[in-house]
Amino acid sequence: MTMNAAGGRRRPPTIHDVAREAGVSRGTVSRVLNGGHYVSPAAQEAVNAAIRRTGYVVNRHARSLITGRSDSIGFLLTEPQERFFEDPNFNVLLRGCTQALAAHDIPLLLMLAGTEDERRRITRYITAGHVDGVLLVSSHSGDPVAEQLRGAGVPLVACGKPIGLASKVSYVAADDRDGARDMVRHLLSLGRQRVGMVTGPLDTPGGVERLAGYKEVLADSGLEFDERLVVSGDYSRASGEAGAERLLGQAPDLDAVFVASDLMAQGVLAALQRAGRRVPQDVAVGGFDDSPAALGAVPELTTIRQPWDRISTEMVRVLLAQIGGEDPAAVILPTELVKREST
Amino acid sequence: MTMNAAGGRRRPPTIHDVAREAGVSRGTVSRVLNGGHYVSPAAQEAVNAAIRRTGYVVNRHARSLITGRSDSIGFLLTEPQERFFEDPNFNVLLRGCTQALAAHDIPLLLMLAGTEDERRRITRYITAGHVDGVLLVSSHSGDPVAEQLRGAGVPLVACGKPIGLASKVSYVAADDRDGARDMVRHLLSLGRQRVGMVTGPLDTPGGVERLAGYKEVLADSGLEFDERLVVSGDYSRASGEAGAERLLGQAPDLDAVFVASDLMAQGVLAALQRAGRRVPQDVAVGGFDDSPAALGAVPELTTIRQPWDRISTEMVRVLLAQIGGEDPAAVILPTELVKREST
DNA sequence: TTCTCTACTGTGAACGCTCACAGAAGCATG
DNA sequence: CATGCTTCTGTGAGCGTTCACAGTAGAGAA
Repeated sequence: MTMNAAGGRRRPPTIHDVAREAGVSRGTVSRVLNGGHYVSPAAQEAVNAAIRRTGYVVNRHARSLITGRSDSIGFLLTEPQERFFEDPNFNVLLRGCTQALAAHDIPLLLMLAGTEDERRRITRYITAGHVDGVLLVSSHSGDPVAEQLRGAGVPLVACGKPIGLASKVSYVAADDRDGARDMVRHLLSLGRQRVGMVTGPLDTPGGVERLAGYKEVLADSGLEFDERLVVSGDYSRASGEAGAERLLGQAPDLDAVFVASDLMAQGVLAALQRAGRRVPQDVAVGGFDDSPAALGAVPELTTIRQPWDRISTEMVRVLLAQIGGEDPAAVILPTELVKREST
Repeated sequence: MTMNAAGGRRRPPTIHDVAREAGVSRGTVSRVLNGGHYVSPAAQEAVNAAIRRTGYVVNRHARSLITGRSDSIGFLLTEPQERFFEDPNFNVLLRGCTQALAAHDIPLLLMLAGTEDERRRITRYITAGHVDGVLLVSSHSGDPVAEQLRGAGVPLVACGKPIGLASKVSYVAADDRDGARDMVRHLLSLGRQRVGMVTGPLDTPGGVERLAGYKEVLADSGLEFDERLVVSGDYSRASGEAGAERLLGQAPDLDAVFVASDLMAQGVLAALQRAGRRVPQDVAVGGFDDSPAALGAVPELTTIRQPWDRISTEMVRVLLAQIGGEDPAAVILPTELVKREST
């Protein structure tokens, strides 16, 4: 490390300087920088030493100019901002993705499309080729953005299965149906007879699948499906609270509730408590996600863990593969039942 | 808009194509692109039409290569990941900053430095000149990152006053002390006599200032400062809960609590409720931040609003000014008392 | 007329990198 | 010895911009 890093804002060393310092040509330095194939060990060594001595860092713009890649990817969230503010799942995912990308030395551009205007602006930005690919988080199906980007040939990986899309879109998702089954089986195993459910929005795959899992287990257990036991929410805490109130009105005899997200489950807990029902003694409550919200709840929520770390690393892996020319792929990851105080 | 945008992945039009299409030179197109000074109205028009017809978008890498600017900025969060997961304030700020930057067509790179390793990696990335400036969020003082970046000459704006820094660092902050004063005055105006406080960490400016405001108002009102009425937390919900428990033990006669953050206030509410104290009848609770957590609380929190929109737009404004060569600046914004159910 | 000044325009030269190609060296094979 | 193959290296070109500079044209002043 020489002075120029700490000192004033001198012109940073270029590949040229490194080449001169190492006594080789630009080409050789470039080869070392890009994997080191077809480079003799001696040259390899000399270049690395020169890089260390000069404090050289590659100029990404010059590289991008010629490769045509930007070596950066976008994290696109097309949800209303209230959801982004409320749901810590986004933060977990965001953190996971930045970390996974950091391992490849790829920066993450945050793109929040809360309004129609922003959506347009961002779509233009992406299709202009300013990012190599996009990690998409958008729970609702029929989201035009995925279709649009796919149509423009932009590599894309969605978090959760995007439904109703013409073109093939990669996605990584937890096994929603299986997770739901686990939770409902767990509630039944506690001896509960009247298990209610607050579903997610039914135009999202998560909403549909988790409800399907609930129904399956009821059927398998020989229990009649009672539609008074099912209400639907929109993943927000407030909708969980409202849902629980409706549920208590329609089916006051319920002794358990499976809630399709931890955030809604927080709302359910609040409503139950206000109605004088003790959790878990009177009513057992199971959530879904294992988001930070599950631990923040009182009592702590029993929930279905979505493997967020693996989801984010897989999203990044699939996206990079696709940028590398591979075909779109779907990855389904297993969930896990986490027992806590609420059941 | 011609076919090439919708169709396959053709080579995108360059400034050259636009120039030919408009019947002018590259230089003229470039001038139009960069503000349009010294360009005749006719040429201006022709170029704009050509841009529209060809669907041209500037190649940012080519531009950056020559200007030396990256035209992107980093949003750096040096907090442990638990805090990022728990506190929606970060999301609000993040959203505000992306929006403010979008107005300048500048992308935001998200940098989460939870660990020491990441911190090093990110610092290297930034000092390598890959971003033009940094929006820093780091509550704790003595954070070495600010000093390091400042030393490397990187334009920097902190959210909240960074204390104990040798070099001058720009910052934007709410008027913590004044906000605290407002809240305590409000509590006293309700007739409360024994007002407790859960402070933030006392090595953060927010922690110190809000406590100072509390003390000031007590003194002004002729009330004795009672150290049993004050405990400190770390802004987390759990620390609020623990703080309230300690407070109830030390000073069971308290009839109000001023809590230095909404998240901690949520914890305080939970602890009070468990102890059988009604809010606001028995104990009034005031928060700070007006984060989304304030509305999620039961009962809804009376709090001091930090003007997050203005904070983020000011941070961006000050940062861009600094990139443009201006000196570091400090901006203090007024807070506002928001009355809700908890007082 | 001639000169100067202003408003505008075109042109070459970078910026720092990668890529394709050409060539050199070493070694085995015919 | 020539030939081919593999491994390694250097070189020129070019990626798409902006910038500095050298113009040109027209208006006004001397």
